[in-house]
Amino acid sequence: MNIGIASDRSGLPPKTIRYYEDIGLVRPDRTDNGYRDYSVADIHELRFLQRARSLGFSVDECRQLLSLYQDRNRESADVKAIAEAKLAEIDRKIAELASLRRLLSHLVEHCQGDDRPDCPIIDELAGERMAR
Amino acid sequence: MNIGIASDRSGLPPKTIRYYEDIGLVRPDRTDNGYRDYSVADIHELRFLQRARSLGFSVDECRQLLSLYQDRNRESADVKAIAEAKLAEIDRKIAELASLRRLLSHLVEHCQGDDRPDCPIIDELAGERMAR
DNA sequence: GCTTGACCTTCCAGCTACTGGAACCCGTAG
DNA sequence: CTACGGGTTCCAGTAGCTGGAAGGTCAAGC
Repeated sequence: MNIGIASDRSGLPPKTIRYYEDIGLVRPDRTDNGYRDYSVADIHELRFLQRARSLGFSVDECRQLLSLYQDRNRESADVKAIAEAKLAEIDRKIAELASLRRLLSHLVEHCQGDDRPDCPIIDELAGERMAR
Repeated sequence: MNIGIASDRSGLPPKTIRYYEDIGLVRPDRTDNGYRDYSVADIHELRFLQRARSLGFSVDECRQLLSLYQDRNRESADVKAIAEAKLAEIDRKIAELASLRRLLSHLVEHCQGDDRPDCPIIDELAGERMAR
């Protein structure tokens, strides 16, 4: 299968698929004319990568997950550990964004948003505490 | 003031301060020996940038906010618009992470995490729907 | 046989926002 | 005089692609 088909079936752009090959994730055969030739197993791996990436795993985590995927003797505990670490990371990010959100929405609420220059958002950024 | 002092007072690493100069955000004077020489106003701008960045504004948004900060005739509506756009973006990110979290925690809950190879997380990534 | 167009190839550059490191200069204290 | 803690520039690297240029391949249509 050519890369275009692999792209259609995996949901990854051709550029990304070539990139994944560059960094050693998926290594397809080559036909005589030099075109990449994807097997059904390759497509499965590409789909696997697509799903793992969209679940927020880094490329390096995907590399680990992929090798666990290929390992018939893997221990599910290994997979679970990676997923749990990622879960904790997601929680951290959500908490950070939520606190950001609180701060920013507080500022926005107190800004008139009119044609005058007075602006509590700028004041806060400038370091002048908001009068409440 | 030398860059080290500017760094202490703004909370930004020297490297970052030089970078901000490279991209045209803060332009300090130079002393005879070629050292950067920061005025009190420069420090205020650096602090402003530090706060805006930590609130999640991109460098480009910071550039806009900074020029509004410097503009005595700004309209607070302009600032509010930028802040509201950022707020909407934060909301989008939170929603995305929350949905990711749901999916991933569902998978983690169903994984035994033992020494056997069966793993619903891998199965899901491989595209086999979870039996529930 | 020739052209057109859609495909494929490689390689180089750019994106965000820094960060690390090398090689070198400046100023002061011992 | 030398050491040391500043400062300077410039180059390269990080993550994960993405865009674009220059060129090879293949099937269809005339």
